[in-house]
Amino acid sequence: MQKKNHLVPRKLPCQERSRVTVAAIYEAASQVFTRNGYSSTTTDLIAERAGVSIGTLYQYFPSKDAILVGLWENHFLQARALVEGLIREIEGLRFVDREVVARVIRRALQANMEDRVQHRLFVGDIPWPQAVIEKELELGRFIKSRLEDVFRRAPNLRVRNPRVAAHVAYGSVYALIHEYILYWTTEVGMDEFIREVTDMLVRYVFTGEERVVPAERFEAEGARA
Amino acid sequence: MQKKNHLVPRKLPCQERSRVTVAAIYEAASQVFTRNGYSSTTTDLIAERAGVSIGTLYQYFPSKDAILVGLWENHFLQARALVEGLIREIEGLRFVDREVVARVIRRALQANMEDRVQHRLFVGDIPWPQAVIEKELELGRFIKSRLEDVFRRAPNLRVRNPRVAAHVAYGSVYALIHEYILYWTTEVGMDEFIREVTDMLVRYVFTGEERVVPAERFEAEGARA
Amino acid sequence: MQKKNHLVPRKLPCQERSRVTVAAIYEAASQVFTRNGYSSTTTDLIAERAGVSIGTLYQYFPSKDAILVGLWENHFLQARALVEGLIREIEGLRFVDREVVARVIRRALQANMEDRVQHRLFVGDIPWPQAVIEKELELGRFIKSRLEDVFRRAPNLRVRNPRVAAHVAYGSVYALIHEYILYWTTEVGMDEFIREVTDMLVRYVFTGEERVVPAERFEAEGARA
Amino acid sequence: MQKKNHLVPRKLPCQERSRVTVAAIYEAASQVFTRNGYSSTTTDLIAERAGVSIGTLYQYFPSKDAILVGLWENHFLQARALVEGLIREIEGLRFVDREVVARVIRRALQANMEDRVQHRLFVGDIPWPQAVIEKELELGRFIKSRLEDVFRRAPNLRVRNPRVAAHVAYGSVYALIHEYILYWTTEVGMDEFIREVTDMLVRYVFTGEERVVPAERFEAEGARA
DNA sequence: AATGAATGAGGCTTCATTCAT
DNA sequence: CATGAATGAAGCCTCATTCAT
Repeated sequence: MQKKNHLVPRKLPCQERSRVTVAAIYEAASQVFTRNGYSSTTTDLIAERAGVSIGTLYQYFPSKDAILVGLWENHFLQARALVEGLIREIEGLRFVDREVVARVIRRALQANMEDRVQHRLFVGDIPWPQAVIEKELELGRFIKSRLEDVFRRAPNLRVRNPRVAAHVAYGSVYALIHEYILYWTTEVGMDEFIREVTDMLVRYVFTGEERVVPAERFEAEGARA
Repeated sequence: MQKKNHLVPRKLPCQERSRVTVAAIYEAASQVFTRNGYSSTTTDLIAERAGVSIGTLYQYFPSKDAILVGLWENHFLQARALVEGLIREIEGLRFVDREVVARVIRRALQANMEDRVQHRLFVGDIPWPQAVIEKELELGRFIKSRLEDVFRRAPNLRVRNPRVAAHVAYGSVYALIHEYILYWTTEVGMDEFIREVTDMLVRYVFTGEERVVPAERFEAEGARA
Repeated sequence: MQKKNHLVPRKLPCQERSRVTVAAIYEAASQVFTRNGYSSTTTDLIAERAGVSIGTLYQYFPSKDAILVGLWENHFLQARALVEGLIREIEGLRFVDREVVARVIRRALQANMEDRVQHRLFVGDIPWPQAVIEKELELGRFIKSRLEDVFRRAPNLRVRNPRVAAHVAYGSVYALIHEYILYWTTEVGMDEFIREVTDMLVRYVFTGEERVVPAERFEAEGARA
Repeated sequence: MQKKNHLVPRKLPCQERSRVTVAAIYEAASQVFTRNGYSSTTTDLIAERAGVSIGTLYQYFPSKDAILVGLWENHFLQARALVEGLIREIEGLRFVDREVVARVIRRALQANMEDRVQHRLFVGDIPWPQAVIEKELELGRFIKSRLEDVFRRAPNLRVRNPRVAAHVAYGSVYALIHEYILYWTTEVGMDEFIREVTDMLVRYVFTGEERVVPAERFEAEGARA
């Protein structure tokens, strides 16, 4: 077993100096985790890269896992913020067309490239703490359920089964973005990539008009008509 | 580095008894690797699960890595056989239509479900031996280049850039199949899943007619018309 | 083969505490190596004898071999210092007579008794790192070539072949000293031992006068005569 | 602890075939022991070299040590036979002079070269079974006591202390022979080597006449004189 | 707070030996 | 008798973590 609180950062850095230290540790950790994988990374190496002693590292993090969890927490917060921002934005629109889809994909891609550190990390054989897995799955479920809503309520889509389509749409885009960042960056231009993914997605879900009207607005406008 | 022959099986089992032993080790290894991930799996655990002593395990495998490589070799051979079979089959057809695509996806899905053991395994942060990485990438490249050929030569497709489209098409289907096997099996029926993926792919690459005529035949038939 | 730096001490102790630790490890190692031989000595045993944990041992030495090499390095340095001291001393003399020979043997004996630890150690079937072997041979060659010089240039010696005689003289004295220290200490008094070895050596190389005049001085004095 | 009879060959080979097998094992063992040292030699390797299975090896030898002991036993028997032969021969002589000494040294050298295999083996860090050590020491003591006798009873020698002189004489010759065989063979011719060693020994123990008359004869002849 | 020396459980691997065939 | 598969104790070494300074 593990002691309690083995996964949350040990103390909040309240002085300026400490905050710098913690940041350095996170930075170092994400570098070496990314380069070597989680299990091949030693805490000594992280400390060294961060320019602090191993003792100092353990003042802020109660375990190696805690560093990973902290890193992941950041990732999760950012990801959720992004998703929520995008959703809010879309809901403000009159309709969703090709351009909107392309924009969303571009935003997701950019966000993921910014902390490209996370990619190798949140994939793989690390025996994650269950709590982390739960949250990760929850994020996915959240996004997929929002997608499903859209698919279900927009009348001019041609998906057969909104739930499955949400899985498929989210799953492919998610995977393609990661693949792109990890392996294709040098071979394929970003604009080209986005255009193709957009093509795929749009052709998959849109009817010929290539435009989606969300349910509420559809009803509102339909009533008017 | 490592002594030579640290990755190839140490001795070929020549008695019947030992062939059983080796099989048991592979079976046990794929189970525990799958469940715990590579680095959290100990050789002791593999041996125990296989019902043999640790010494016996090391009579056939010179290292923990070698077991993984052996497992991977199987996977690679099967995967390549599958791909080559499918390609040969397709090349024998007069044209590729929705049904053909669906059939191919189903075959790939089934093949991957049969050794579902491989999934968690061949993804992740394991520091793979370089040779293995190369072969894995090669397999991917092989498949993608075949796809690209199809995209490039079939005139009635609407992909903008055959190379990118090959990446995108292969990448999504590959990822979706793995996601499905790992996470969605209980939620989503197989037929439904295949139908959706087929929809996505067909709408992505086909023109309205939803049928692809390979270049050679197209020319041949086109000439007749 | 082996990773680089598998033979050199891993980190230099920079606190006082750790210098003590390293010394304790060396001391313990030389005791148990001496008592049990190299291959029968476990690193656990060394650590226990040194009163430190196995982890501590490996903070300073990257491998079992490295401990041995470190021990040997000390031995080598001391031995060379001794030899060079003796040579310098002899070269300052007007001539070499029985007393000088006896004194040299006594000094060599004493030096070897001080770190008697080394005796069992630097004999035997340990598969030494090649570098170590080279240096050990080099030390021997160095001493023998100095001896050969003396034999060759001193005119009033009666050795037939200076090179062979150097081998023989050095070889016997070296072996006798080790034998004495290892096995005869309790049976044979030190003075008696030295007297006999001196007898042997002197009678072997000196003419009746039992005195050797080095070439330069001989010529110088001979010229005067 | 060890089971009883862990050191003696398990069964006497009574059939012709078995005798061949045992001989092959001894031959293989002495080769690999010599090349790699005792502790780096595995029983598997011995068996392989001998062309038999490991199971067969253990039918004739109850342990790895037992092989070594068996090998050593041969060595011991040969050595003692040699010594006794030489002694008997010397005792038949009227006196011992330079030629006799040279002849003895040559015989010892040749005998040791014949099974040069033994050299690396019977030196070193092997944790020998106590019984073996005892017998080895006994052989040395036996030879030395015979030498001491000679030194004590021959009146025309000039050794100060016969016991110490026996140690010194035997110790140097023994060591020189081994050194020669192991390291000097290519550099120094055998005849030259023998001449020098003889020089050393003769000058050490003989008076000017370079001839020793054994006590009995001395008395006998002295009485006559 | 920071440092880095110390800890020790536990992982991978070897190899002498046994035993079923 | 021969074979070689199986055994498991024990060795070397790593690395997450603690603690004295």
